[in-house]
Order: sequence, then structure tokens, then C-alpha cells
Amino acid sequence: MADERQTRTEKLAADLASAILDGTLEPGSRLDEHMLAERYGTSRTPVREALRQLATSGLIELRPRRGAVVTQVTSEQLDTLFVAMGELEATCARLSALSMTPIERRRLDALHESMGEMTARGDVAAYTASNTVFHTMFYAGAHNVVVSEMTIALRRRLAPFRQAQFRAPGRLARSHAEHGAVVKAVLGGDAAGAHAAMLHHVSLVEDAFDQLQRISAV
Amino acid sequence: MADERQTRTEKLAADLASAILDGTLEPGSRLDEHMLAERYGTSRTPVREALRQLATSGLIELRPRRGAVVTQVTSEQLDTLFVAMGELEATCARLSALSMTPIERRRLDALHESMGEMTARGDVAAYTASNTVFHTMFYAGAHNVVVSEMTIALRRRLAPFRQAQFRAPGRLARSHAEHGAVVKAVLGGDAAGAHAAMLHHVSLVEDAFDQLQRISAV
DNA sequence: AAATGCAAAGTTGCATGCACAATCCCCATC
DNA sequence: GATGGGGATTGTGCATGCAACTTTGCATTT
Repeated sequence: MADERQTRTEKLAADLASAILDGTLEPGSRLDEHMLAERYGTSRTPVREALRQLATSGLIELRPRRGAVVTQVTSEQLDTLFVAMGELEATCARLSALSMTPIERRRLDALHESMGEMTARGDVAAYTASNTVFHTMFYAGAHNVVVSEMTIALRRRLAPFRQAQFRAPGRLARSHAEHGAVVKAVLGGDAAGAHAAMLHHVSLVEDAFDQLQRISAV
Repeated sequence: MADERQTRTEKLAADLASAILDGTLEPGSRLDEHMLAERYGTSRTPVREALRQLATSGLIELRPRRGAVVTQVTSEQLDTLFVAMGELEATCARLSALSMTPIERRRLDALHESMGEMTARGDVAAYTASNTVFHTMFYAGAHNVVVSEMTIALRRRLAPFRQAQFRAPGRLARSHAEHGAVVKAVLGGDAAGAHAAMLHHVSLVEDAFDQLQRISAV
């Protein structure tokens, strides 16, 4: 078994965080300290410390003397989160246009080209996987850990709501075309262009999500 | 007086946070749980919970079984933070151009005009105070709590390093001119222009800081 | 004199217990 | 039947204590 160099508090915080992010712990559900302590085989102390950590990062709400609940994201807050995500992604693209190394630029170009082939043969699964890598490249390429960490945290937070972006018909080809605009601007060092192109791209992703949401909500 | 409903943990977290942000607790200093508990007249439990909260927000570093230390910001990290701050301020300006209500736009215009008078009579104190309000208007005007909270948190984090921006000669007039470009773009609904103008403005602020830093570092 | 090993002191991680606040539930009252 | 009040209950906030790990200083060895 893995030697637990990490403390119980840390393990608890990590476990609870993923449970919340992947939906196992539903929004609005109450987090009873006794129950969690028993379920994880510890005392209440590490549970309390983990909860405080989660509260600071916004995953749960900690009401003094009234316990903790998993944060409910209303559709308005979700909208706000998506807008923020879009702005941060655009910022990453902008900074990437300014800061990417030649090697990073070459890799970006290569990935984009290979995604073109996936588009041509309609390989949604491969494209979806590569899409994550594509966006991740800009987080790293921004060469600014503060911005990239904010963006990554937001992306993780929104992951449960971003499932099926490419199911919408014709979305694959359009996505690739939009990627092309971003890549062209970044490779050309056009900061403003990269910003605008990425913003355009992620706004459309958001719209695609919106439509799917409404469809499945019927 | 503020309602004393907050728990000891919360009070401790708030106190320690301001102590760190205003420099009372120097970067790198060790935070002994016993010492803090005694100093604040509590037991170690709330201290530990407060420390975990501060660690999550990045103000301290919590090394398992080895205690907590106030985070050391290197000059490179400071640079990164300033760049991130600039990008977020620009984003706020961009969103403000899109989202500000007519009333907000009118207030912004009025403040800018009154700051023109302060510039004319060289009132650095009044200008400095109004400058905070000026920037705060964009945080609110963005109408996106996720972005604005990120920006406000960063601003607070950088506050200790932003003291004397307007001491540099001629800075007041230049600042006001740059503000003018931002205001013009926002009032005209020019999102890209607002973004660019604010970015230009805060980059120069950063430079001004940089110069002062070097001068005082001799 | 430098390096290594060891023991003691100091600190953190976690469990347990108690007090008080919030909530619930029952019953009396309107 | 709805409403309000007063315990009983549940659960959180905090203090204390113990065990385990880290660090420090000293003694021993090379």
C-alpha cells in the first residue's frame, strides 16, 4: 500500500474535492462532520480542517455554527463562471502569443495539424482528447503561473458542465476552424488577435453547451 | 461595530491575513501554533484551522509536519503577479465596456472629470484616493463576480508593493491621460479598445513601481 | 577538525470531551 | 387548523492531551 506521506486532512480534502467535482456529492447536500469522520475512519478534527480548506476554495459553503453544504451553482453563477473562463482562456492565448518559445509554437502547430486530420475522418473521441491538450498548451504557454493556475482551477470547476461539446452537428469542423484562427495569431505574435480569436472560440463552446443543456432539460 | 458572530477561527484568519498583507508578519517568518494560540488567547485548534485557510489562499505555506511560514514572494513571482493583475484589470475594463449600466458610465465619466481638476492643481493625495475608486469602478462594472473577486484579491495581495505610484515626476498627468483613453473606450462600448487602454495604463504603473523599487534598493 | 550517530526537546497531527448554539418537535394557545 | 413557545436533541466550536515526527545539540568516531 502507498505510504501516506500526506496527512489525513490533505487526503480528506482531495477526496472530498473530487467527490464534489465529479458529482458524487451533490450540490446542496449537507456535510455532517460526524458522518464524514466515521466514513473516512478518522476523528472530526481532520474533517474540520479539510472542510475549511474546501470552503476557502469555494467548493463548499461554511456557515458558522450551521454546518457545511456543497455549493449550489445557480445557472446565473454558471454563466458568470463561463464568462470568466472565456476571458481567462483568451488572456492565456494573448500571453502565449507574446511568450511562447519557438518549441512551444512548433508543438502547437503540429497538434493543430494532427487535429485537422481527426476532423477530416470525424474522430470525435481523439479530437476531444486532443482538444484538452490544445487548451492546456496555452495555459503553459502563457508563462504566468498565476494566470494559468486560475484558469486551470476554473476549468476543473466547470468540467462537470462541459461534457458533450462536440456532439452538436458540425461542431467539430467549426471548432477546428476557430482553433486555426487562434493558432495563426499566436504563431504570428499577434496578441490582440489571439485574444479575440480565443474569446470567439470559447464563447461558441459556451453556446454549444447552452443548447445541449436546454435539450437535455426538456 | 461589526457583529461578533464570527468564530475565533474566522477572526484569527482575518487578523493573520491583514498582518501578513500589511507586512507586520514578515515573509519567511515561522508561524508557531503554540505561540499564535497564546498571543490570541485561544487554543491551537482555531489557529490550525485559520492557518489552513490562509494556506489555501496562498498567503502562507503549510509544510506537513514542519509548520507554516509566511509565503516569500520572489521578485520573479512579483513580476508574474503584476502581469496577472494587469491582464485582469484589462479584462475588467473590457467587460465594463460591454456591461456597465448608463448610471455607472455617467459616474465613471464624472469621476474622471473631477480627477482632471485634481491633476490640474497637483493634488496627489486626492488623486491617489480617487484612483482607487476609479479602478474599483471597473471591478464592479464588469458585472462578473468571479473576475472581480479574482482582481480584488490580487490587488489586495499586491497592495504592499504599490505604495508610491504618483511620486515619480509627471506621473499624475500621464496617468490621467491614460485614464482618459480607458474611459473613452468604455463609454463608447469599445471592448477591445478598453482592454488595450487599461493594459497600457497598468503596465506603465508597473514600470513606475519598478523604477521606484530600484531607486530605493540602492 | 569534520562527519556521523544518537538522544532529547520541541512541534505538529489527530483523538476525545465538553459547552453552547441551532434546530426540531411537541404541546399549548389563539 | 395555524401559530407560538419551551424543552430535548443534534451538531458545531473550541480546549486539552497524547503519540509521532522533526529538529537540534552533543558526543563519539574517523
